[in-house]
Amino acid sequence: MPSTSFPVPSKFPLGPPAAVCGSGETLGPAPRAGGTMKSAEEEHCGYAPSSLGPGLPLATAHPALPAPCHDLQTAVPDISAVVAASHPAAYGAMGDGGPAGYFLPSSHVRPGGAPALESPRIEITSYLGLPPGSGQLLPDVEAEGVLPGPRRPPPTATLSLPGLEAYRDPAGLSPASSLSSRSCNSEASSYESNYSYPYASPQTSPWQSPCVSPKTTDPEDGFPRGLGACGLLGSPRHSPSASPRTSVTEESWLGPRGSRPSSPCNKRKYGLDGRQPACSPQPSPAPSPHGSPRVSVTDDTWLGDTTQYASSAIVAAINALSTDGSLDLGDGVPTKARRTALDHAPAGALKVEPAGEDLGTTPPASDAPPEEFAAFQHVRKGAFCEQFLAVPQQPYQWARPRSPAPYASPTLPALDWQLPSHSGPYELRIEVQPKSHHRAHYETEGSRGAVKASAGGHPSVQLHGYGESEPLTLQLFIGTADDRLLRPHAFYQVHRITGKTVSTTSHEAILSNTKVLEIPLLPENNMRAIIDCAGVLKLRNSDIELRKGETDIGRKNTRVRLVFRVHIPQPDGRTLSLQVASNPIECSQRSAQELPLVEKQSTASCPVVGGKRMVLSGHNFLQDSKVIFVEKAPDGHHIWEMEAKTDRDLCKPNSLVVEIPPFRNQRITSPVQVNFYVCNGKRKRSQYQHFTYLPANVPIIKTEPTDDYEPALTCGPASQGLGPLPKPCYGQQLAMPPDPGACLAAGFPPCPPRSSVMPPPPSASPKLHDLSPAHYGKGMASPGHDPLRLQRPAGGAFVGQEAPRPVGVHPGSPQQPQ
DNA sequence: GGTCTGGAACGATTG
DNA sequence: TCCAATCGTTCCAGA
Repeated sequence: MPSTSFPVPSKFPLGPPAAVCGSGETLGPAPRAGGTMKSAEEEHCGYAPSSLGPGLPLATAHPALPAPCHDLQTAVPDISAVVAASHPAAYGAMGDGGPAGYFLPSSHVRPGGAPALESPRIEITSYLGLPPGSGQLLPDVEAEGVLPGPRRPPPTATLSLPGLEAYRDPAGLSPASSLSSRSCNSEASSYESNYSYPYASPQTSPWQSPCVSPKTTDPEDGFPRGLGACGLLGSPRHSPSASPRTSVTEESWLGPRGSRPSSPCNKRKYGLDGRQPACSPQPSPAPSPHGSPRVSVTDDTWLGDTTQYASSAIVAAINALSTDGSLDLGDGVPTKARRTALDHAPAGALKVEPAGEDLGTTPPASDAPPEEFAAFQHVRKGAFCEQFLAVPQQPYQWARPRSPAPYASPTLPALDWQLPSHSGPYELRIEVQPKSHHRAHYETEGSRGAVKASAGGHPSVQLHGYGESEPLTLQLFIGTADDRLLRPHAFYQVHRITGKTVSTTSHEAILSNTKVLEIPLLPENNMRAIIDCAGVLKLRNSDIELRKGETDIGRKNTRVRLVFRVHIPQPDGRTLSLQVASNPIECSQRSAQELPLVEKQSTASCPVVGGKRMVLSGHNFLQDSKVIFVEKAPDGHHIWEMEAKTDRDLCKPNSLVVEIPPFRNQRITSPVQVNFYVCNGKRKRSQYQHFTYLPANVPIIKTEPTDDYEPALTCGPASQGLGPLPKPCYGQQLAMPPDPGACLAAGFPPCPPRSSVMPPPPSASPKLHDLSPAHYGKGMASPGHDPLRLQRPAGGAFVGQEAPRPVGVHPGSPQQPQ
């Protein structure tokens, strides 16, 4: 398709040629993952620190191991410090006072020649030690061969695995699909998951306390949530050597699939909270409705155990390693999945894509911070053993010219990195938000068209503040819309729409198993793009849940966000990456028709006395709809619930008028954040909405809640992702302040969202707490600097990547409050 | 004829 | 174990 030929900035700074992790050492006959892996895994599970000594040089551990992985998983405090000191400019975060935002280094060389970070992860990445003879590497190598010299990573560095570009995991047939195993990978499956854990201080940061914490010898302790509780030990996966595929393969993979796919091979028990009973360390008194197992992790998070995260990540990586990357795509692949995989160009065919597009194909320089993270992500996603089955990708489109896609650089931030929407003069803004509902289509269905805007037409995105003549590329992918940090959605992929009605050129790419639409941002169009070429594809839950390392469950996990990114080359050679996410979009036919949805609320705060009227705008409101105000304890338990009076006479399908109930405590001295949701009946509840009760003696100057208590409100349009008014509790989005000055951690995890789920103590200011100078170090301490710059914890770790996730996670899912 | 849509059937899961 | 509610996925039909 011609779509692939849109202008691409020739000068786009890709950063240095993807350097091979480990100082360019060839992957060569790296230690066979198999044996090593198992060992590592066992050690990990057993928390045997011996082999994971922080002092083990990455390169030494495994030549092919991307240093990045270490950084990410670095749980060792001192390592964090090293990172900070070693990559001052890498993220444009420190000292240069340059524009804030996520900057890619122009060079991967560490100032001062600081050695690559060392970390236990080495074991994990050793996965790169794919079978020396594995043909999996060939595709990439070949592809790399055609890459432009400068950007062409050393062949040895290119590690492409079959299906890497695919969405599905052919190898994911592991019983891993079982809850237990999945849980184990929960965090691991997505390192970002690690961020979803609340942490009170750098000291408690999971990253600083390597899950690998030798001190934690008890699996239960180490993996309270997923690993231990979920039966890591009992999971087939626990023993890499044991082929987990057996059951899966026979049952659902190889077995003929009926027209109606059965659920994951292993009957998964979903709780209302989407949690697996067996895996739940401790039944939460307050059922958490989220449909994501990862959420369950948060439950533990509440418990304050953070060491598990890093460990989980490692475990995940190990799991990834345990996955036989050499698996034949056609083996053990669900009928449907296999079909799609085979129908389309094999991995090799996709290699025509710039190597950079696949963060995992090209091991980044061991000393490049950004890449390290990317690499880590890669690991976490199981990129090294890509077990994703190919999804219809219109292989023919991949034949696009091998233009130097600027964003293709593996040094670009991973898709699950949290980036700011604006920095310095630049601001990426969603001018027109997509409709709150968009029925996604299955592979078995025809396209259901492009996502549309509420008022008709299509969403549009514009990059403000860019005055260069070079066009840029806007990336679009489907992200999550739950309380956790934004990341690519496991069950949805963006679908490129073509046809007469589509005016916007686009082209597909795969980044870390996530399909990304690349759309040109042209100066002649004021750097504005009409997104009329993006549809949403729903992947079968059974397929994705079987994916190795996948911890999320698809059931009731039907909300997504359109995530846009743009990478702006800077004069100094670095790249500024901005990201903005749309409002949540409900993609389920049923949910869209039945679940009440609150899009706007006329007010977000009110004195404790209540009595004030609030108008809710949204969908599916009924006369019988109830509006329940809830105050949650830090552990997620509801400590107060009150049904608000609704004016049935004024109730309309799209609007609801309620009278704010008085707060339980009329003597509060500081704002208290609570939540409310609309309930149409059992299991038919809207997302939690933020609401703040103000002390009775506090005059209401404005309806917007204070910055400290109403992140959702503080995040104005600029923050994108949240409507003009309080939106549901979307952790990550909430973490992005609309104004640089509002939150130094703009765009980065450091700004833990005050999720309704985890309401801060009434007297405490979550924001202040989390953004304390000590916590975010320079970023916070340098008022004169651009607050948007990537911040790092005091320890020097890159907050954006290493900081634990904001608290977005909680026992209760926004989807199904209680 | 192909794409887009809305609706609903069917089977699995959940409580 | 049974049953109803719920949900995911597929299929159908009309625009």
